[in-house]
Amino acid sequence: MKPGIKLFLHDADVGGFFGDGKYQLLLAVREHGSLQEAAKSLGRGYRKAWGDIRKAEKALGRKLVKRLRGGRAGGSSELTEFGINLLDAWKKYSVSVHDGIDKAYERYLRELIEGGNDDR
Amino acid sequence: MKPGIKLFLHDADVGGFFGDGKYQLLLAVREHGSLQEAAKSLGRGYRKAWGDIRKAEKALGRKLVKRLRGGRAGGSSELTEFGINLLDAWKKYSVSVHDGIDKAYERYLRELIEGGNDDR
DNA sequence: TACCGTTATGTTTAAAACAACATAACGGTT
DNA sequence: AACCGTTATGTTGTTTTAAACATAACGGTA
Repeated sequence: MKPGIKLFLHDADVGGFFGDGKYQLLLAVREHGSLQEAAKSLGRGYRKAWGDIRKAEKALGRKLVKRLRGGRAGGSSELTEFGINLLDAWKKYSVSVHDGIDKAYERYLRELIEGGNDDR
Repeated sequence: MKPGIKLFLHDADVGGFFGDGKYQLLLAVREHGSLQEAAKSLGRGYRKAWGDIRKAEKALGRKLVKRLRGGRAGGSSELTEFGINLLDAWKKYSVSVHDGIDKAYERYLRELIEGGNDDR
């Protein structure tokens, strides 16, 4: 029994478009230098990963990844400056929020949910 | 462009089982005295509402609603003491968390996302 | 110029979440 | 005992979401 949470950036038109999933994906892109490899390393399909990033970029109005195709290696992907900054900011944001969640759970819910045994 | 969030109680087996949706539903039950009316007032189907509450009760191991059937009115539903307490606690929890979310967004994301215009 | 691995998309299938329909059980009231 | 409106479930259909499949475009390199 734990407090769960889904954090994401949200837009009225497109709905949620950036959350922990995309964060992990961008991390993997930064590490592997290609979207193909990044998706594979996370056990996701390339098609979905590509679409997700595209959607996020569209909603943000800015590029997250510089993508090149062709060349010896076939192509590559690397984060834009904005992508890198977003990664860093999201991490701080996420940690801060999760910390707040845990404290609030402790303060308002834990005793009632885990402690009490009325209406059993 | 806004920070979105989905808050819920989570169990490894059953997944998320209590969130804002169920909170609203319990509020409506308290107000109307019947699950049928509660569901209708929220524009949801009775079937789903009933299943949701059942699922939450199972995961929590405690009853949220006292349900009676038969009788002149056909039956009725009212919150248990635990249900009432959960309603109250969840509200405080939710407010606290949302407040934290907004502050964290302001601190870590707002400027980057709404202000910056690089990689446009 | 042929090759290779990656990006870029459309399409098709499968799975999961949700809504809709249908019916039985119940039990005070009349 | 018949009635009524609500609880209690099973079942079926629909919509949404994610996975899988298939293929073209690209462009350095050999």
